[in-house]
Amino acid sequence: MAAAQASRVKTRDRMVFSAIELMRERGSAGVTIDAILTRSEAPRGSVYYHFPAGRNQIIAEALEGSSKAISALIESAIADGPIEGLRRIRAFWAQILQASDYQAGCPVVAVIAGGGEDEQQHAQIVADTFQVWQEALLEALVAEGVARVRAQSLATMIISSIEGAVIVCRAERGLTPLDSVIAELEQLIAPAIAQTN
Amino acid sequence: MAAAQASRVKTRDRMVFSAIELMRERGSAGVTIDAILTRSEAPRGSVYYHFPAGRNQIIAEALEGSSKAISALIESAIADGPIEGLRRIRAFWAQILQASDYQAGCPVVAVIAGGGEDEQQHAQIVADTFQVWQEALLEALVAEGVARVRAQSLATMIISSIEGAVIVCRAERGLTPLDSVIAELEQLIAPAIAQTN
DNA sequence: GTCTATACGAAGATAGAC
DNA sequence: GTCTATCTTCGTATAGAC
Repeated sequence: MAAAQASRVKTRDRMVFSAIELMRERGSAGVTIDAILTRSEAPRGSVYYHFPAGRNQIIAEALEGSSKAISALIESAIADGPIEGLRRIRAFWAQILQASDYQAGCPVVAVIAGGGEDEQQHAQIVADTFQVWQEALLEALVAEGVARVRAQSLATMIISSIEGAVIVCRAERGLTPLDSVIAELEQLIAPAIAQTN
Repeated sequence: MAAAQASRVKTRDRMVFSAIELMRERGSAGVTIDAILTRSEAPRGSVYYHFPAGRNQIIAEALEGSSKAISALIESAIADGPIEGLRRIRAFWAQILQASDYQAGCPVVAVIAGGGEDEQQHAQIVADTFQVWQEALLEALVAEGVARVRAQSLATMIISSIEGAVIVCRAERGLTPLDSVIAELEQLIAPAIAQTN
């Protein structure tokens, strides 16, 4: 993990990146300043220099960063249609789960489920993020001829089931739940597309 | 919330119950002894009297308690078949989400997503819990004539998508995601049953 | 069964030197 | 840009009285 961060990367960026990793692994409550410093090998003095608003600012930037990164992944994944997109999204999560030995999940989910102060503080970012993801999937489905109302419902199903599967995968320490969900999603989406073509 | 706990209920039980509520709302990291005492209106001196192993023991009991409670709900809900079961499960989550103003989620998910110490310590309980839930759904589907392999996959899909939907509902502060997921699940399950009857 | 006092460590944040 | 105190608050846990 830490090795993935070349030392030439700026301290500030390394800190945000570490915060994202910690969020995935320990939930937002586990993102302490000390942990960020240890992992990013950043100097203590950098904290309030780079992030005047302290921990809260780091959490916000980590959340926004991962939100955008995953949005980009989804956009890119569905470029060749929703079914192909599912496979690419599966590969993305499978990689994260395996590489972390099933310790890491979705940072956005971590903020909601982690609850507490952080959830309140950053509720808007989280809400917007899910909206963006669903919107992207919705358009991909509409492009395949699925009626807008159904596409909306399907997009929600895709996001919810995959996020849920990532959690169950962590618990069971295996990829089977994710694979089952992807397979079932294909069962659901294929006829919805075929119906209209 | 606190009003739901009649004062005649034993201190020990009130404490565990409060721990479950806190887990739902703030994640496992948010379940501090102080918070439990405040919410349960239990005396400080009761902590290590009732729970010699301290916080860790309270977390474990809260987790086991909610695990069993939700297992019981699932068992009861699917008694009249999986489709009717889905509606009952929907009602259960809708109630929790609305009553808490979308602050509360699934305590079991909270432990995984919350990560950190608690996740490691109680990983086994969490893993077993999902197994039990899936097993119950699996049998309900098999009883309707669904092939075992498919039923397994469907059961995983049901658990994952509902757990995911609860998270998205919290983020969006509305029940729409849950309703969409239930509707899509019916689309998925109905043909699987019909196919074999 | 319950209360007070206290020890101890972790975490966020600020001030001032280099 | 970074470092070293230092302050404060909070959280867990223990000891001993009632």
